[in-house]
Amino acid sequence: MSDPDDTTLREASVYERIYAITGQIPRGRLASYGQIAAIEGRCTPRMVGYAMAAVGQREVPWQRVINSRGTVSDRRHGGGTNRQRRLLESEGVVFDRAGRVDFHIFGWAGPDWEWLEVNGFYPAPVPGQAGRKLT
DNA sequence: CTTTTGACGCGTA
DNA sequence: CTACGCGCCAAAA
Repeated sequence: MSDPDDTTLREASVYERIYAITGQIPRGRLASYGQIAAIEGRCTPRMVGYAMAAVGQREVPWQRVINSRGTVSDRRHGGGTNRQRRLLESEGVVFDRAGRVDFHIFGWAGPDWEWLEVNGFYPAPVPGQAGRKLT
């Protein structure tokens, strides 16, 4: 039942939906795998990790997705984590001595209301900002 | 069709 | 704080 007038990403593949959401993260802000998954609505945080590992040459700001502990996740096959951290630091993200970032400062509040509505997604809570009042 | 391949999160000890 | 265990599953080959 695919409606040709449906311009949302409802019928898109899970990975494409994940990439679309990730593409909304602004420079210098961060989202967790779980946060993206919650917005996507039907996948698990782990799926988001799988999708990030498969971005390839797509123009997606994959570096802005980190784990819920606020650290850059390790790869199965060596390096890459260091490159991710450098990319983030070049966007202004600050890591503490333990290599962690503060979601209260750099956390992304999620796509704006209209984007979610137009693309057929649903709002989701933000790590470290649960109950944060919307302004 | 089957097999392989991975950048998570949370609870518990 | 660390170290497990365990559920999670779409894509590409």
